[in-house]
Amino acid sequence: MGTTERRARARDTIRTRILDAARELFVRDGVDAVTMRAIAKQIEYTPTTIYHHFRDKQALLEELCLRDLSSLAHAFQSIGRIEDPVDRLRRLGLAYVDFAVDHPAHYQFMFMTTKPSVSTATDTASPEKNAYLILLDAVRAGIDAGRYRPEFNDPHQLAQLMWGALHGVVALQIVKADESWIEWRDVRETARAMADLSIRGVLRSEGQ
Amino acid sequence: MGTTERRARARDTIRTRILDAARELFVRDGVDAVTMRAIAKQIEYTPTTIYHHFRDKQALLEELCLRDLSSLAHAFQSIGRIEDPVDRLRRLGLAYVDFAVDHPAHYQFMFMTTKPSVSTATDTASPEKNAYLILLDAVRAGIDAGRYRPEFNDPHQLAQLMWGALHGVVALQIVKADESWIEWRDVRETARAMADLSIRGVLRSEGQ
DNA sequence: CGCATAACTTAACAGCGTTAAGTTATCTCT
DNA sequence: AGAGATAACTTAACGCTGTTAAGTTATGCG
Repeated sequence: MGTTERRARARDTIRTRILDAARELFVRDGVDAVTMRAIAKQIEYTPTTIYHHFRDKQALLEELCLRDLSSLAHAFQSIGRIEDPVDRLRRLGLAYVDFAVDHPAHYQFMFMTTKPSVSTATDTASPEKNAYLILLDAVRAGIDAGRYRPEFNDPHQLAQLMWGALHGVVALQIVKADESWIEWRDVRETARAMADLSIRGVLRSEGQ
Repeated sequence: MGTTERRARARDTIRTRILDAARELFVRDGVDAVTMRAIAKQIEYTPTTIYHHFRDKQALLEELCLRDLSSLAHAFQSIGRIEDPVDRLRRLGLAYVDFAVDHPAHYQFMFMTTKPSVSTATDTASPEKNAYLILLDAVRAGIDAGRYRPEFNDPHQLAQLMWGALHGVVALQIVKADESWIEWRDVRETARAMADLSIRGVLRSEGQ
């Protein structure tokens, strides 16, 4: 009578505490600073405890990112409803960059490191996949509306082009920001310029 | 005499053997498979020996990449002499992509991982820096020749845009190639499309 | 009250990069 | 030729990592 519920609630609490501790290390000191022992120390448990709540470190960080990805997911959901497919594409790109700049550690873990193995499992609805599908939809709508040059008729290639263009700007920044021999320009500005120029590059010329 | 020379030669030999062993692990099993112990085992020495020839693992891998970077450096040198600045820029991009696709482990180590700390040292002539300067030159020449839209008048930003665009395509591929829910297109083709579209995106319209 | 089960800890394993100290061989110099 | 320096290499360890088997403690239930 309610005791199992309370237990479940307690379980959720400690789960959340673990995630919060991990997040703090994650965003403060970067992805490499997140060690099982450091998390454990912060919440005053032994490292082993964490393994009673998460399969392993990878699973922990994946769930952490999954939760924090909701901001991006929401943005994508609402932007995905914009009528004009080209404007929609552009706005998706800008939201993507915003997420990367605001959550560099999350971004690095999700988009710049190789996952240990493809989880064979057919987990159909990861937010990553979902975001890609929203991007794909926008691209496809633009193609169908005849907005792009005829050589860009493959939605997947075009989606990967747009994704790649913006990923490149933010990824380079995250990794090479403190190499002072590069006169870095503001990431957001560069990314905006990238969004504009890459869309213009695929757009059918204005004079039809 | 000449014994010191012979010594130096022997020293170079073992150095090279270490680098070769590291390279084999590097390209065969990826950057994470390169451990000091694995290298040592392969050349039948103790791990400690490696430390008599290289300051640490980072230095070893840096020298390895530096040596193997010569192919890219040569390509950049000769392409850098192409007269037409826009064509030059395009060809630089394609050579860059070729290197990344042919040496993914090298690329990953050099452009997708954070170096432990900026080496404060003013080592003026790293090939990376040199390649960036060649890129910068090409971009600047194009700007000076009035080939690009007036809003792209900052050589650094434009260079970072071009670099980022191509980096994004290859980096995404390296990290996410085996995520099967993405219908990946051929990297080289996508990269070529990227080079074309991004150049078109910054080019002054044809009709002046 | 007795027992199952969940929560948590202790102690360890195997692997990593790295280093202090010790050994062995080689070359140099008187 | 013998003494001593020096370079090359090894042994053994330190501290760190992720992870796990086994043991302990507390909690809820019949």
